[in-house]
Amino acid sequence: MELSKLTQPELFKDQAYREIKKAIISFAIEPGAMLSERSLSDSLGISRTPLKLALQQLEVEGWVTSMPRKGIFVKDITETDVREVFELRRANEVLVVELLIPRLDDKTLDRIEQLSKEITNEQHDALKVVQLDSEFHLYLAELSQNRRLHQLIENLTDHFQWFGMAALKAGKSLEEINQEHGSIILALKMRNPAQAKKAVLVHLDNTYRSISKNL
Amino acid sequence: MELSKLTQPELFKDQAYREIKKAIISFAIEPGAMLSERSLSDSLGISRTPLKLALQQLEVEGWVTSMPRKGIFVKDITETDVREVFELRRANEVLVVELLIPRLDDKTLDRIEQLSKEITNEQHDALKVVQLDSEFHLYLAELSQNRRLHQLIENLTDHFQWFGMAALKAGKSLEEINQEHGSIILALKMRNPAQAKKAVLVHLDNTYRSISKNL
DNA sequence: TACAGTTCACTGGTATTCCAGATACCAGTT
DNA sequence: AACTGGTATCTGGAATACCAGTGAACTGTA
Repeated sequence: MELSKLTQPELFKDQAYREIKKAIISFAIEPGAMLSERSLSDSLGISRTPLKLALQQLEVEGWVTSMPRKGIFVKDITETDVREVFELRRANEVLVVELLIPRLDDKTLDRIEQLSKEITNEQHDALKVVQLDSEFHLYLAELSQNRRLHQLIENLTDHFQWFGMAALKAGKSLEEINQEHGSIILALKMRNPAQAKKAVLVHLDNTYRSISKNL
Repeated sequence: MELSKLTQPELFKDQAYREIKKAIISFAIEPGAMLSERSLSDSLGISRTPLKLALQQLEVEGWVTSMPRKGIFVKDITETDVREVFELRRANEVLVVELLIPRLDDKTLDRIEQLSKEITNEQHDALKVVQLDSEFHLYLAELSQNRRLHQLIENLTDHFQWFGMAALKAGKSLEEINQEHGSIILALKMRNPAQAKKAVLVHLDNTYRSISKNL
């Protein structure tokens, strides 16, 4: 049996999706910028067909808007967007910890704590902290055993990461978030749903305040 | 100024998206069925290019799964799917009423009540009731002033409608939901968030029980 | 009969081509 | 100077052509 039969090569549309999204989040492409299908397909070295599929997904997920026969534009970051994503994250991260706690064992708890410590170590690099914070929340979402919820949280944290980058670019730095992760972990250890929810909300509210203050 | 400049014709990909989704929800295409791009594009009278975009969106939204070079398959309805969608709906419909109540005026309240009454009138037609129930919840979501939440709720209610159809096909009828809508409306009238949340949860839990019992 | 190998029709993935809407520019007119 | 109409050149939308992976059906053999 050949290895090539098992390891499917990544589709062009998926490569393009990842690369473009990365470019948007990292501000390599700026909000409001126009994306020309032809020049994009040239620079990615693929044809327009798989590129269109990537752009379609990015549009459904809220990264770009398509204006037929006019162009495809990276979304602007508006106050409304930040609020909407924040409201959704609030509700759904609470759901994550609700679903999470009954299924929590000591081993995964250790892993959670480890992730949190990695963030503490990187405390001087704001960009890195933002990325690791996303990973932290994404890992919790994984543990919820709800694929759709996981996918939703991924989209929301990616957007938050984007907003956070914008805030960083605006010059100011985000507040520390480590002790907030600490209180989430503490509540998880005690298997206390109410306390865990509250800790998550405090954390998200502070992140929201920090981001919207700096925009 | 020409009229044709104002009224943009609907894109083929959007037409295809709507039609295919409708066919899936109505069980014109059965769960697990394979969708061939070529025969689908033939029967829709369009080429594969816009069809692929429609299928891409349907995949992102969880209606079909694509297996490269093997085929595109309508998702099966599994217990896990029903649970996942239900968990998400619970959390996010609660969010809807939270956001809704502060913005509620008497006029929209009347409209809500009217929608509920329409359902009462159709009580004998289970299929119609399921559809109108979706509209009811979708209208509430609209009032949340959160586009992303609205879009999410639309996807979730559409899935629930699909699951409900499956339950109806399984022979049994859904329980009555009118008095449950009534208690939601009552709580909205009193501008009582806690009571409204509770009423929404009771309603969703009953719907979930009714669906999963009949599958 | 059972099985290994081949063939072939079918799949989606990708590239290419053609088309029409949108827009900026420019020349001619008033 | 301001407007009008034409045109060149962008844009994405859509159709088509071509390719490679897949798997079932067929076939010749042990």
